[in-house]
Amino acid sequence: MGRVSDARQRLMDAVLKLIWTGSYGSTTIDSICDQAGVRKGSFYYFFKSKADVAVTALESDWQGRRAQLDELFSATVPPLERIRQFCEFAYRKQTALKRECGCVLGCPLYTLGSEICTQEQTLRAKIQEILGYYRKYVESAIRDAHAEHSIDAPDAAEKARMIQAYYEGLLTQARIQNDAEVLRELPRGIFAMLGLGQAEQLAA
Amino acid sequence: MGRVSDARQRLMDAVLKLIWTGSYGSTTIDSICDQAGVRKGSFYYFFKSKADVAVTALESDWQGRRAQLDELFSATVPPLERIRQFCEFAYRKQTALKRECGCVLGCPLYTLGSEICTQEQTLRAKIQEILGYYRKYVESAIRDAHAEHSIDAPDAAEKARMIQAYYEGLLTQARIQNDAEVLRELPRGIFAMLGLGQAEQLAA
DNA sequence: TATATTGTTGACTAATTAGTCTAGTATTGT
DNA sequence: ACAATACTAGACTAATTAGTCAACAATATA
Repeated sequence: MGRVSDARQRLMDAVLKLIWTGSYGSTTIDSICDQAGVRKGSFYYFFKSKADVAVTALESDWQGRRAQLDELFSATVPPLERIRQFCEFAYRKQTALKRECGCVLGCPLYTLGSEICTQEQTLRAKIQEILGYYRKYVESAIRDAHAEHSIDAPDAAEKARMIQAYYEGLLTQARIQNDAEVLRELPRGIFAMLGLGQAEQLAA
Repeated sequence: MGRVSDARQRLMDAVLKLIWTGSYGSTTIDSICDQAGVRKGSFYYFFKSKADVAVTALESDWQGRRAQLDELFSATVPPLERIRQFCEFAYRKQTALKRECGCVLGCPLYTLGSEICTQEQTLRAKIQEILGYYRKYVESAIRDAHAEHSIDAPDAAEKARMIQAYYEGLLTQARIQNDAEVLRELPRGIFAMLGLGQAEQLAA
């Protein structure tokens, strides 16, 4: 019973957009309200702080992406192909962003995590949690690739950490340079880390 | 002639420290002044804004590090050994930071660049410039390694970009997790990207 | 339809922030 | 010594910010 509204969702969308296109520090509660078309009183009706809305929005956003990632990393897809498609997906996404809003924005989790990690512990914990989920997809793909002898990678967890670091580093590079073309080398770099040379990459 | 003071330098030290231990957004001009023990009037005597002091400080800090990097990447050191020492250096530095101030702080250029790149163009340009210098050291080491047939890397520039992305990504990971041990895998990851397997890495 | 409940509004306070300005102090070269 | 210069102090304004509150509006359900 009672009134219904999507203001809560609009505030969550707004905070993620502002953080991503700008930064956590440059995102004020007033700017979140403006972006969402919601008054401040309503903001504090739903959330108790900027950190609160950010954590909630990250979690909600992550839940909304799971299905897509489950599909991308489906066990029915050959393991190395999963990774290739993921690279392709990242490239397309950043290219689209550049076209639509003029900026390559990189990975919001990494950008935000790096900005606030010494100051906002609950946010940091949520970001680490979600980054961990992403890593799991890669780790399992590597394990499968190793099992079918496409690569030699007995320690899938370590390889997954390496690949994530490279992936996130390159996305950040793309953001700083505002250039999505940087991401073209993503599959080559990843497959090099997996011990596949140029020739083997072409064969795959 | 006239009065002399090191307030300008203290302000530059302060802004870098605050940005590194916190973030650009959380660093206010008042906090810079407090940290430096300088009044606001003096701040505006030397600098015209936060972005101004940050750019100046980055440039000055970079100049102060050149000699050290020239030594680390000296042509008299075997090329792959240069890279190994650089990894070692990064690990030591972050470990020391963790011990001294409780936090793994990662790379200030990447953290800051990622935070402000959509908002502060002069800062972004300076950061990109300095990141480019770092990349040159790696690129030249790779070229030398290729020349002496330690590795097969005809495109040294691309390999250097890959390595930098991985390096910076891993440092950011270490910052977010507040754990320097993450950096232990740095040499392994880099040498994997250079096409050296486990066995060849041990041999080198 | 009554009403409990959910959500909205905007004015309000208090704190923080960037940036200015004037009057001053210390020091160096002459 | 004495000026010209380099730097400092700190009070001030105006804008922005986070956060509160009480009165109000819409609606689902009994």
